[in-house]
Order: sequence, then C-alpha cells, then structure tokens
Amino acid sequence: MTQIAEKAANSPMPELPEVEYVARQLRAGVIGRRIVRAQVLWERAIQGMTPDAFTRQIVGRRITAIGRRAKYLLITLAPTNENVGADKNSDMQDTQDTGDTRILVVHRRMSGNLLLIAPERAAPLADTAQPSVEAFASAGARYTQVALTLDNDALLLYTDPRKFGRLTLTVPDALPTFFAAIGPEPLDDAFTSEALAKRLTGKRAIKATLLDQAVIAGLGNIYADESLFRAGIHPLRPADSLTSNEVTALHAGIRGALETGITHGGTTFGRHRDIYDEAGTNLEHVEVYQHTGQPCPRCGTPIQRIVVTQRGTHFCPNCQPLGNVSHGNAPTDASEHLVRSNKLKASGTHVR
DNA sequence: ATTTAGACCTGTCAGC
DNA sequence: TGCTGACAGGTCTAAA
Repeated sequence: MTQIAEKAANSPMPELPEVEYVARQLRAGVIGRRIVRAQVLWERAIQGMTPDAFTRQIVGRRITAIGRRAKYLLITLAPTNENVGADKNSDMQDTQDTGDTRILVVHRRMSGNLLLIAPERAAPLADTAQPSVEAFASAGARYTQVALTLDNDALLLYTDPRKFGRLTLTVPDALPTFFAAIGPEPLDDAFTSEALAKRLTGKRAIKATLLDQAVIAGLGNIYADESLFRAGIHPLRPADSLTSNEVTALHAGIRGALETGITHGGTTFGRHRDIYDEAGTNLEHVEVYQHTGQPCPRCGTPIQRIVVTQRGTHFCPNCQPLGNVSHGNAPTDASEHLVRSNKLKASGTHVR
C-alpha cells in the first residue's frame, strides 16, 4: 500500500507558519469529532502523565476548538456523556462544566507531523492486532507515536521520526503558566514596530535574539533568516544596535515572511507535511535559507552561510552588510553601529 | 544574570 | 558498494 506517512529527506522544522497552517486544516477537518480510542505507541511522546492516564482522560472527549500559540498547537477537548466514568478521579458529574475541559498541547519540534487519515485508509491501521510503531509502519504509517481514533473512523496520527516532539494534556487554567516564558505573537495587532523595538535589548546577535521564543514567539531558523534578508539586516548585528528604520523594516520582514509561509502551506525542506500528508510549497518563496552560493534574488551576490549560536545562518553580504549605513537613520548612528559591529567577537562564528 | 554548550534523536549524505 | 561520521535544528537543562 502507499506510504501514509512521509518519506524523510533532510531538514524539517515546523515554525509558526507550519503550525498555523495545520491548525487551520484541523479546524476544518476535525472540529466536532469525538475521540473514541487513543493508542500511545511511544510513551515518551506524552509529557507529564502516563500513557494510561493520557488515554483515560482523552477518550470520549469532543474536539471543540483548535488554536495555536507560538509553535504549539492547542486542541480543545470538551467532555461528553460518553466519557463519564472514564476517569474516576475527575469530577465530571456535570458534563456542561467547562472547567473539565482539557487542552491537548502539541509541539512538533523537529520532525513531528499530525496526519488525518480518512476512514477508508484508516481501516487497515484500526485492524492492527497489537498496536505498535512497527505494526503501524507496516500498515503504511511510519513513525506513528500516538493514534487517536475519531467517531467517524478517521484517525488522527502524531508521527515523529526524530522523537523530539511532545504532547501534553492539560487544563485551560494551566495555559498561562505553560506559556509564561513565551513572547508576543508576531501576527497580533498588538505586535507593532514599537513593541518589537522594546524587545530588542541586549548585545546578542539579532539572529539569536529572533530565535529566542521569549522575545518573539514562533520564529525558527528559516523565518529568522528570511525576515533578516527582507529587512536588509546582517544576522550578526547586535539586537540593540538597530535604528528605528531598521526595526520598522524588520517588523515588516517578520510579518511578510511568516504570512508568505502560511499562504503557501509552510516550508517543506524535509518532513513538514500538512494533515493530508502534502508538502508545503513555500520553499519556492524562500530567498536565502539553504541557498548558500546561489545568487541573491535581489542583487545576484552569492548567498553566504555562517554559523550563529550553533545555527546555520544564510544572508546576502551585499544586501545585509555588517556596517549597515543604507538603512541607518542618522549618520552618527550608523558609524556607531559600525564600531560596535567590528568589536563583535567572531568566536562561534565562522564562514564555511 | 545573561548567554551558551550539551543532550535529546534519527534520516541523510559527503567522503573514503 | 558499504561503511563512518558529520550534520540538520527546537527547546530544555546545566554550566559558564
């Protein structure tokens, strides 16, 4: 039979656009469905509770909402009559009690995918006598770690060859604490250029700052590089050295890169798939990431690759100069940046 | 205190 | 051809 799960290539990385796209698909595809069975094939995928507790608490619930925060997918699960008694430790006498709602928080990390398997294709998997990663793989769904059977006989699978991703079942009240250390959503109206400026403190390289989830939520290696290219800012520029014009350009660059990504179903370098196992097409719209040596789409200069805080970093040395005067406001500011930039130590940063 | 290195993982590919 | 080892990177934790 056809492989249901993905064939792996090299690098994946679900960032905000990949998670957002999948959230939208799930919203259209699984809202209202009830979970009738849960199978945990790889225990460590479940965080904070045993697979038994996870199964007990999730079975019988209905999917009522799909959300996203940073790179986390949030699946709201309301209680139904059918799961009364399933979890004896919980107080669910009143099934209308929203306090009993659970949130399934999914972080796909490097290689995780959520796949919705239509009923007709789910049948051979449902028939698996002894559920295991191997049994699911031989039935066509490689790397399956968690399988949720829905009330229409469809399957919602969590697959993850690299085993970095985690699923957490929690309660709505715990979410603020869960996300306490996560910065603002870059696509929210409240995230203005001024709001970005306030968060760009410290002397760290701007690339490292953009990857810090406490500063801004949702940027990973691809969209950080793309954002900086759009803004014409060198990845090694100290975060606090950006002029207000540069911050404005970066703000637009971040939003532009993320929105382009969402529009095209995310960027698939390797393993990102949508819930119907389709690759995203945003790769065609990526301008510098993994384009080492190829001509800059703006000026033709070969794209350069350096390492910034252990991460491969791609930029155009012409459009994103270190001594950046072209985007600078006042000449005094610009020369100050040049001095600071030259002082920036090159350790941990080398051209390949 | 802030920042960085290491661990977690396995598929892929360059190089011998 | 087949094997080895480097590499990919999001986030937590430990250490600098």
